[in-house]
Amino acid sequence: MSKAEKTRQFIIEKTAPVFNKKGYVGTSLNDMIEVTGLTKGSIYGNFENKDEVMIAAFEYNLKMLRQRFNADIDNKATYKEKLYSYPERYRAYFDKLIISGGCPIQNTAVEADDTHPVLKDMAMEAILSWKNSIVSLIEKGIEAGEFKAPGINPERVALTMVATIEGAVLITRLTGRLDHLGSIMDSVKKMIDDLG
Amino acid sequence: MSKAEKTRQFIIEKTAPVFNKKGYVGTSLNDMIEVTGLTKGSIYGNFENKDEVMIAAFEYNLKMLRQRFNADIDNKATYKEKLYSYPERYRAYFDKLIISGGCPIQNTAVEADDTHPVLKDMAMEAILSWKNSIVSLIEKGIEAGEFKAPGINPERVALTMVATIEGAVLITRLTGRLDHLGSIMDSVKKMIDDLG
DNA sequence: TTTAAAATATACCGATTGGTATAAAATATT
DNA sequence: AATATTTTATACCAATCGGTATATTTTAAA
Repeated sequence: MSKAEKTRQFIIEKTAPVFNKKGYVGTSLNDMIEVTGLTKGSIYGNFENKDEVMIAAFEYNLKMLRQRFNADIDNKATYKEKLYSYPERYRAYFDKLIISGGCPIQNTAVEADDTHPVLKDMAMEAILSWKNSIVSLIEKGIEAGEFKAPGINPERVALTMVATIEGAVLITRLTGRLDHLGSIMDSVKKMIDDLG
Repeated sequence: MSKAEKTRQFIIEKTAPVFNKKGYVGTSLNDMIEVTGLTKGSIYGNFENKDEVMIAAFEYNLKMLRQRFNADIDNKATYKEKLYSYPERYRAYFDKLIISGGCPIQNTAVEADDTHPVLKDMAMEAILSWKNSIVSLIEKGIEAGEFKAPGINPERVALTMVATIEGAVLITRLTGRLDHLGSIMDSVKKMIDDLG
């Protein structure tokens, strides 16, 4: 890894939480200078413009989030346990999620929605791929004979799980009430239990 | 209503959707001038600063949203039907919700979260009051003998409903898939049905 | 160790930001 | 209709915005 590549990575890692907290327009070049300790020239030597940094930062935030969950899911034996990972891990890692500014998909979605088509597409792809991975876990669970409830609609369950979890992040960050997160995660668990 | 009061109201109504779409930092004074057709002096003659306009705009957006749902709920006879209003109305009014920039609580929550404590508090109060109104409908439904399922936890159900609906708005705005909204609203309906 | 190249710092750019002072116009009061 | 008051328009302000050109330093190659 060359010096430039290291610096590039350094900039991404340092600015990623700032972008996640303050948003794209809310994060200024001065914020980026402050948090990296670098200068304008150093940043623009490694990135074309602010847009490029923020896109890289979003991808980084996403990668971190996925790693956290996938690592846990891979360690589980049954598909039910794999699905449980979401309500369980959200409970356990919520502190860290708060520190880093919340769910990057949600933050990006809300901001980019009416303003930044490229970023919006990235957020869309992220949330759909998350949904699809849940669909896949449910389908495999059905095949494996784990989920036996009649008339399971994997698409609908997956969408509802994702929606509920995103809503839970919103409510919990807003109210600071971890017990609310717990309540909603209990409901998500019940959705999984209802699969049979 | 004096001229100034009319102008004040006019400014709020015109800027409210812009604030909801572009966010607080994303909406500039020029945006406000453009959308109202007024001048800087006219705006600052009626408001102390940008902050005051945006807070008034948030309150206006919230009032509009509440009116829409409360009008429908009041027309329903049973508590079950009243609760149904949410999944049904979200389906019906989603076009308008998109045009006006999405759910103001969600937008405000995500942006103000780490940046604007006053606004954050307002969003928090809004979402908790929504939750509480659902709790109240469930409790009254139990008293009235409508909901008979054993061990109903009104708080948990209300929180989950709110979370799921907010998540649904997020997903639907991001993907543009109205069928996804429909799927998730079916799940919300099922939550209500599960009350017995 | 000298040289070529890459990476970083500094100084500057025009445009836009939110906000203010003041002048002009419109409204309300008498 | 004349006057007092409120409301609106214009011109300006310093500060900050994202971005660039260039000089300097640091790294890599010969």
